[in-house]
Amino acid sequence: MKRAEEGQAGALTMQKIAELAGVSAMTVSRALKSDASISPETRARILDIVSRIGYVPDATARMFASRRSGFVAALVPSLNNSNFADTVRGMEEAFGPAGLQLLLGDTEYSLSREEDLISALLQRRPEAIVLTGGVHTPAARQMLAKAGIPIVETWDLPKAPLDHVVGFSNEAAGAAMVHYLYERGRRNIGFIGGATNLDTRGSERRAGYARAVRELGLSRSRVVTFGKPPVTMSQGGEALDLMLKQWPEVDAILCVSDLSAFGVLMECQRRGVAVPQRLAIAGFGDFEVARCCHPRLTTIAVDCQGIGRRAAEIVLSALEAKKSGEVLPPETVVMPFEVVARETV
Amino acid sequence: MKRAEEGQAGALTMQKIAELAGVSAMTVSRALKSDASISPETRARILDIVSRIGYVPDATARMFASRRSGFVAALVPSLNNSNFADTVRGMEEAFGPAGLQLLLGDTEYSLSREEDLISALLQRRPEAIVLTGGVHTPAARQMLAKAGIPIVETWDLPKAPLDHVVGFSNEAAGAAMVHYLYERGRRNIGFIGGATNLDTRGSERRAGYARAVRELGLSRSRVVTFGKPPVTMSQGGEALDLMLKQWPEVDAILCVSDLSAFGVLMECQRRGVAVPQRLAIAGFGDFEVARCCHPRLTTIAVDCQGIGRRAAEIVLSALEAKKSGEVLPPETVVMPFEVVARETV
DNA sequence: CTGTTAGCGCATTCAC
DNA sequence: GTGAATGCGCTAACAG
Repeated sequence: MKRAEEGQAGALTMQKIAELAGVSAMTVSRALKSDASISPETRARILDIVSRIGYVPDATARMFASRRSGFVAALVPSLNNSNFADTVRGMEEAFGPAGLQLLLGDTEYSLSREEDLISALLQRRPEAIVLTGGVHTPAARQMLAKAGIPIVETWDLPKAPLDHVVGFSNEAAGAAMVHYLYERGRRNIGFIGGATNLDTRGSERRAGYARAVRELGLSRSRVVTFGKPPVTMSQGGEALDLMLKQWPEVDAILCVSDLSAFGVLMECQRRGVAVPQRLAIAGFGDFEVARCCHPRLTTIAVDCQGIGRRAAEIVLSALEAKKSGEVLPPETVVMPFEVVARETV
Repeated sequence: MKRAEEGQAGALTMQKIAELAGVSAMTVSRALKSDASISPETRARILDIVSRIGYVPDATARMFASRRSGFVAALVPSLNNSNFADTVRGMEEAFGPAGLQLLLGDTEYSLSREEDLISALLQRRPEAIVLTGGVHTPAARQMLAKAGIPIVETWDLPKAPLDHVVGFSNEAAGAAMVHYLYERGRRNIGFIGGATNLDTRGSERRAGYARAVRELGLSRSRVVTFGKPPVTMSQGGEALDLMLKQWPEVDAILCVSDLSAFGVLMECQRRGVAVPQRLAIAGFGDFEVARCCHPRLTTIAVDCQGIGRRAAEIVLSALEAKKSGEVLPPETVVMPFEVVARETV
């Protein structure tokens, strides 16, 4: 009850506030909850003391006592990517008002790092977890299954979802862009992507490219793989060099991302390759650079923030269901994507 | 119908593991700590059980009992910004191995939102807090002072630092670029920045511009403020329009960020304004787009990741000092910046 | 090396 | 509307 502490914030507890206010600690606890039954006068008096002496309640103790962490874990391949950053923002906007704190992890496009992060984050007892993509290590899948919390996989449509899904078919998106290029008269279509399969969404876009090329009866597929994700602008430029050396006849290039597409475009300008006359370029993601560059980049737009928002909404309703002992049946939300016709095709 | 009781990792406690292993809970606790004194055989036996039944220790309980949260809070103006994302990565690389989890907050360039976030994050009892910039609300300063934890302000050199600082003078950087433009023969130099003072680092760059223009005896300053931060590429293009209308004689433009500089560059290409012959363009931040665009953008480079790494190192040594009851004296690390001469000047 | 005791600061549950 | 008792899962401190 008495402690030999100095005036640090850490030394302040509800008990001290209670003593100052002449009430019990329980009453202070109620004063700090918005929906507790307490007389307005008592609450006002307590809140006044709290703000005057700068008491900050201890969330660690709260979550320990209430067995609710108030955390949601979210894993993204890269924080430094406009698309995923938008998805994170979408989640934050939905979780913040609900009093949930996002615990962010950056997998750096590595499944083993994802596994490590899942293991570390699960120790924080998140109430739900949001993942990017539908491919995970067996160990990760097992941990997630044992965790017994709502899971949302995003940015993809996994064949065997762990639980909920908010995504779209990257394969279909890749194919759609090839069809668009074909409609615009292109017949020698190439693809530029990463050199590894770490970016599973990128690999699916490439698979969609390959399928569409087959379906359309185009003579051959021209794939340049270059650089390890996250793909950079400069890598696009270098990949263009390889592409033109190997398949000089190429008249359209589909890139795994707007970033590499932009790199291709800039390299074309340096070399004097006319875009789109001699070479059409298409990207993916509708990054700001795609809307702003000259000529403007044809690309595929996805509602990144919407993915985050929908994922958060599913988490919130799953958590709501859990309160009454129910389990929300796995839900899959298919987000639309759209070919955005601009000037590079 | 699966009910809450199964599949719950939370149902497992150290006590259960202890019973299975025929030891006390304390011994299990020691087996899970790397530096505890415990016989190798006992540890091996316990770890085997732990991994077989998939027990995940409860970090919430651990931090509650040990009075160490394992959290470091970090606030950035925007996650969707390569520069700050790099700083975050620098911190993560240093904190991860030290067993510290980063709690990220996005202030969206708003001081009041920063205040809210500080208040929310302080509830999690972070062991230290890393801020961006040196301007904070009075309430925020008070909370931080009361928190009694190491504080690092980054990306700036505050006049009245709260504690530690890892930054550079944005004012000097702005001035340095004006001097560079002057050396290259430009005399009608303009500045494009945000319309608000929310981006305090941007405001300082503008102040540096104004000072340099005065020092060099240039006739007038030409400042276009446009858009609210985070500044976008497109805003750069729109600002160029305003600039050329108001001061058609302008022969060089310094932009608050590479992003707006890129927007200016692209707009020049659309209008047929020759860069750098008719108009020189300089940015700030050395974003990837600056290195990759055509012509390549002259800019100011800062070691963003290094800022994060140094901030983390200071936090780690402050925490180390705290163990022995000491307080690390406030330290200010001045990071270098560099004018990167490229093709737009 | 291992066990025992005693909480950490709060919320839950029940009294009143 | 308010208070008292109780314990969440773990670790610090000490004992053996």
